[in-house]
Amino acid sequence: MRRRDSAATKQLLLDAARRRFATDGYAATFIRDIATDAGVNVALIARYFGNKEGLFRACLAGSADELERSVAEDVTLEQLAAVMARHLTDARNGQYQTRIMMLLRSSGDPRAEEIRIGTLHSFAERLAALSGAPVLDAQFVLAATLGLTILRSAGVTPLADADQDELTPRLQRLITAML
Amino acid sequence: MRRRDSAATKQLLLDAARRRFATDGYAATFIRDIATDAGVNVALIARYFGNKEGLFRACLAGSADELERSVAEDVTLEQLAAVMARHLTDARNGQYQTRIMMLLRSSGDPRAEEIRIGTLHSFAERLAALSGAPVLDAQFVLAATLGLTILRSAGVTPLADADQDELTPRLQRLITAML
DNA sequence: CGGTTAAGTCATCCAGGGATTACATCAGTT
DNA sequence: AACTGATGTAATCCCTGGATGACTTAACCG
Repeated sequence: MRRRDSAATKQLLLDAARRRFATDGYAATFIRDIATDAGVNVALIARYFGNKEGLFRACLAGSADELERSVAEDVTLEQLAAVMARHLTDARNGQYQTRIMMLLRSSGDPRAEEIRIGTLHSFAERLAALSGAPVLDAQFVLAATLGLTILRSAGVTPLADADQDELTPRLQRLITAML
Repeated sequence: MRRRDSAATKQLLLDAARRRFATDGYAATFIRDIATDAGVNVALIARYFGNKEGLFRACLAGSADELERSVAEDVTLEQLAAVMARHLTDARNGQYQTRIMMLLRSSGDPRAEEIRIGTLHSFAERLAALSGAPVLDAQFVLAATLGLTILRSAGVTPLADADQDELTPRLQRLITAML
């Protein structure tokens, strides 16, 4: 039997689930696969998260928190392009891309939907506050970020192969124009 | 029994399917719902499109064609912002938004994936050709478009409520900065 | 140690939904 | 009118995958 450590097990499940949900979407990911990825028994999903939906919500909430924190570490408008480029290209298993993709995945559950939309909102507001620009303008920058993440994760070249040095100046141009 | 007109029936199925696929994604849409929406018997999906996957491919291919044509009608770089804003706000049942969302939906089928990626590529290349800018730059504009469509279809305000007059100048700024 | 509880496992159930098939009906042909 | 092929309908199959609950084992504590 497995070594017993509920906290670690939960984390394994969350990590595996996020990867699956982010890449395949809610309906197309199966809890058995998540459990297998995590090296854990399926029934533990029920124990720790109630059901598939609960696991999804937990993943989403975690992703939302983490992303919000990543902008909360007071970034200046000048650094913004570089920070965004770093997150887009972040190599460590694409943590940020996974988190962002989670924000774009819907499970149909209203509670999860609230988190999604709320987080997207709050992001744009943060950008707006940072720059003094209207929220609508900030949402253009947010839109671009989401689109870039999607295109990269879809493997659309040359974007998918672009590194930080190529992305930063372009993001800079975008931000300067919009904010 | 229904009036017999295979072409019309196919079209009804395609329209209904595209709406469902675009809003719910591949795995979360059920062919029974599509058939009900179309006012058609489920088994006709098998008859006309082989299976669910075939129906999806047909929807995707149609959407891709239509979108490519919509840019092929030689738009000038000056008109681009206005055209994009028109498509984003297009009222007639959100045809364009539906088409664009189809491009972002994956069924897991490699053949469909090829169409998706190919279309995304070709779009960026067209933009690049139109402006003389590098493809990478054009992909930023494409990314923004995709992101805007997603945020609007998710109902993220104020973007979701913005009209053509608000979108056009902002798109203009974006395009000028990137292309 | 033995008991208690939390952590993990196993077997099974059951609904949902994609696919298939046999059948019915219509339209055009001779 | 009977024949034929295309179109539409109804019923059913059957597998997948989420959920459940009884059981087993590990850890901790007196």
